[in-house]
Formats: sequence, structure tokens, C-alpha cells
Amino acid sequence: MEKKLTPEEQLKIIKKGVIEIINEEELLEKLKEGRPLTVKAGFDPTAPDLHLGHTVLLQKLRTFQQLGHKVYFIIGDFTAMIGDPTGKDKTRPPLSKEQVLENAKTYKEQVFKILDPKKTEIVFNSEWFSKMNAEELIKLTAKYTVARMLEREDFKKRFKENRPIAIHEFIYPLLQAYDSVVLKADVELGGSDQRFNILIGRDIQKEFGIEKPQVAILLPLLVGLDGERKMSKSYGNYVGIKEPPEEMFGKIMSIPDSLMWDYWALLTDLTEEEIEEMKDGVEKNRLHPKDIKMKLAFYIVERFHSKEDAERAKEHFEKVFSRKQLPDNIPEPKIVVNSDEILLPDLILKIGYAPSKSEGRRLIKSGAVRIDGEKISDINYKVKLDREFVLQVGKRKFAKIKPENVKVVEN
RNA sequence: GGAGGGGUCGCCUAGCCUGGCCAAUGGCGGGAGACUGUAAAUCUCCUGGCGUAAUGCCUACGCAGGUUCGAAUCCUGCCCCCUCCA
Repeated sequence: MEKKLTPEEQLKIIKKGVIEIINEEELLEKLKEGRPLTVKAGFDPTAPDLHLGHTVLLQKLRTFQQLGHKVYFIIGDFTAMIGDPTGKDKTRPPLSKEQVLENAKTYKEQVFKILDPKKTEIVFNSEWFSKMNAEELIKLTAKYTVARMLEREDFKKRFKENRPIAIHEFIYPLLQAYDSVVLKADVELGGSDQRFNILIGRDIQKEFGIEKPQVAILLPLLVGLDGERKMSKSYGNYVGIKEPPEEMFGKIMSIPDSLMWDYWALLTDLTEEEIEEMKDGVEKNRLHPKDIKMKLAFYIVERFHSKEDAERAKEHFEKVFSRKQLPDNIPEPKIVVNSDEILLPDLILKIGYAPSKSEGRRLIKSGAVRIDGEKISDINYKVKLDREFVLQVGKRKFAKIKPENVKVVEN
């Protein structure tokens, strides 16, 4: 808990790292009222994991909590069944209720790695939407127009290119807006791609008689591992906050160097000056970019796991990738076979290191497969399972095959 | 409701007129290898499944049938999408 800060001081803290506040004077007004503000951010439980991209937002929510405000973390279980069309060039397939609930469950435990449970209210928007009837829904939709919906870039684009926009996709932003009505949100946080949705929230709140609508706070989007698109579950370019330390470390090491400055800025508490200092060091060849990236990876792993985990992850990384040695903890899969000899592609398939036998063969052909460090390039290679050996597929997949884990079943 | 255009291997796209050489062109994405710092850039290979192998088998060009020795390609019906008109 901090000492009560003046509205101006609070604003300054809030503004750090923010792309845009719509609008700032209104926020200052609200802060001057001296009451805890209702701060809202919504998440679609479309995949079971929160990732680093989400944490940018969560961090800012925590800032609000530290300033004494109240955070509503909305799990859009209802809206997830629609699918947010933001940034999409095609209609999203809706999720089943079961999937959504399953995903939502894991969200809870994850958000409290960052947020203060005492000041967080987790709400499901199905709470109000599943009770809404057709009449109420239509009244809600009557408050906005097609033309205004089409102002949105992704809709406009799809419309122009004669690609389908389903009606429900128009309704999505209205539902999100309605969340803000229900909660009487003072502030809504979102990534910069949420600008449109959040602004509709302001309009709709006014339509429902809320005089001082929510202030939109837009945060930068974290670019994903590919260095191209925003970090997102659907692009598969993300680092989940529950991922094992080694994974996390490795993934961060694989981002393009140019991207790491964004990561430093958005995912750490370092000041701009400190980051600039490092950047300068790299540019003047005083510092090696790889070392700085290692530091970043360490920082992030420590953050979501522990210092010890970070140490281990770093050690693992150096061992496996820098020194090309075997890692410490090699999985020892149990396998069931019908003979004590097995074709290599079969073995690779069996331990799940290739999705099909054909793929396994391809990997062998391309020289990605090693047994006890020795490259195998014969796709008909037969492996004897009566001795222990280490199988390596690609740079990062290892498995220790032990005779005691092999079960021979006649058939 | 009417007229026209279209649905191809993750995405986009070629092929369909002039059936076989089509597991199907090209790009993107993805994987692996080389070089490296699991960075960038570059180069090479791979990218439906099964198969020790083969000019091999299976499944696949919206769905269901038909014509044919043979169909992504021709015919019929159905479903879906887009455009224009109403």
C-alpha cells in the first residue's frame, strides 16, 4: 500500500508506458474525486494460458491497485463463445461452453501471479448475458449503427474485399461495451487494438445514462516471438506464463535482437534510462546483445518462477545450446513395442517427437536425428532397445531410452 | 425471389475450357540442416498418410451420386460463400 498520492502524481504513474489515454482530462477529473475507481479489463478465455502479452496489461492493472483502485477482471466466457473479431480477417470459430469454462479456470490462478487478490474482482460476463433476453439484446443493438461499426478498420477492409462479416461479429463490441455499463466502469484498459471496442463502451455507457463514461487506456501490444505479429495464442508466437523455466528462457532467447528492447520496456520494471544505457552499450559494442538477452530471459523466468529456476534454465541453455552438451533432465519416456527392435521413425513417432512416421523419416533424411550424438541418416535404421541410449531429434528434443522403460508386448 | 461468380493439400493461389504425365503450380507460414549467439542476414532440403523399398498403396481438390478403362477437371442434385438486381 502506498501513501495517498495526489491525482497528478497518480496520473503520472498511470501514464508510464501507455500509448494513449482517451481522455486524459477526464481521467484526472475522476482521480480528483478521490474515490477508488472501477477499472476494467476483459479477457477472452480462448486458450488455457495467459501469456507475456497479457502481463503488460495485468501489470498496469496492478499499478491501479497499488494506487488504491478497484480492478474488475472480466472473463469473457460469454463473449468468447462469439469470438472477438478484432484484427481478424475472417470469422472466428466459436468455442464451446466446456472449452471456455476449462480455460477460464486456469486463468484465475495465473492472474494472481500479478494481481492483488484482495483488490480484484473476477467476473464472468455470462453472469448478465445469459440472462439477457432477445428484447434487451435488440434494444442494445439499436443503440449503434452499421455505418459506425464499419468505421472499424478490420470490418471496413473485409467489407470492401467482399469477405463475409457475420452479424454476430457486429454484436461483439456492443457486448463488450455493455460489460462497461453493468460494471459502471470508470476506466477500461486494453491493448491498442482494443481502441474501437473500448470507445464504443463510452458511447454505449452514455446511451445508458452514465454521464461520465469510462476512460480508455491503451497499452502497446507486445510483439510475439516471430518479431512480426502481436503476441497471441492464435499465432502460436507466445510465451505462456505457466511454461517451464527452460522453455521460457529458450523462447526469449529466440526473439530477434531488435525486439528485446520492447520486451525490456514492457515486461520489466527497469527505467527508460537504464534500458537506453544498455542499448547504447550494445550499439557501441561495449555489450554483447546475446548477454543482454540472456539477462532478459533470466529476469522474466525469475519473475514467473523463481531465482533458482532461472539459474537452472540459464545453465540448461548454456549447456545445450552454447556447449552442445546433453541437458540434465532428459525425459525418459515409457514405450510399448512388440519387439525389442524398432525402426527409428517408429520410435520417434512413439515418443511424440514427430506427428507421423513420414515426418519422422523426413527428419532423419534432413540429418536432424542423432543417437548418442551420432547422426543417423538411414531411414531404415533399426534400433535395439536392450541398451540405454540418448535419442536427439532436432536441436532441442532429447529422450533417454532405457531398457526398463521398454515394454515388449507380443501380438 | 432473380441473374452472375466462386468453394483446391495450415492460409492465399494455379490447374478445370482442351479428362490420364496431379498428392496437384507458385507465394506465405511451418520444420530440418549449414553458418551463428536457439539473433539477424544468407544458402540447401522438406512440408497428406502408410510403406524396408518401388514406375507401390490409401485418403484428398465443398457434399452426394453419375459418365468413363480413367475425374480436381465432364454431367446431375444438394450445401455454403460473394456480387448485382428486387
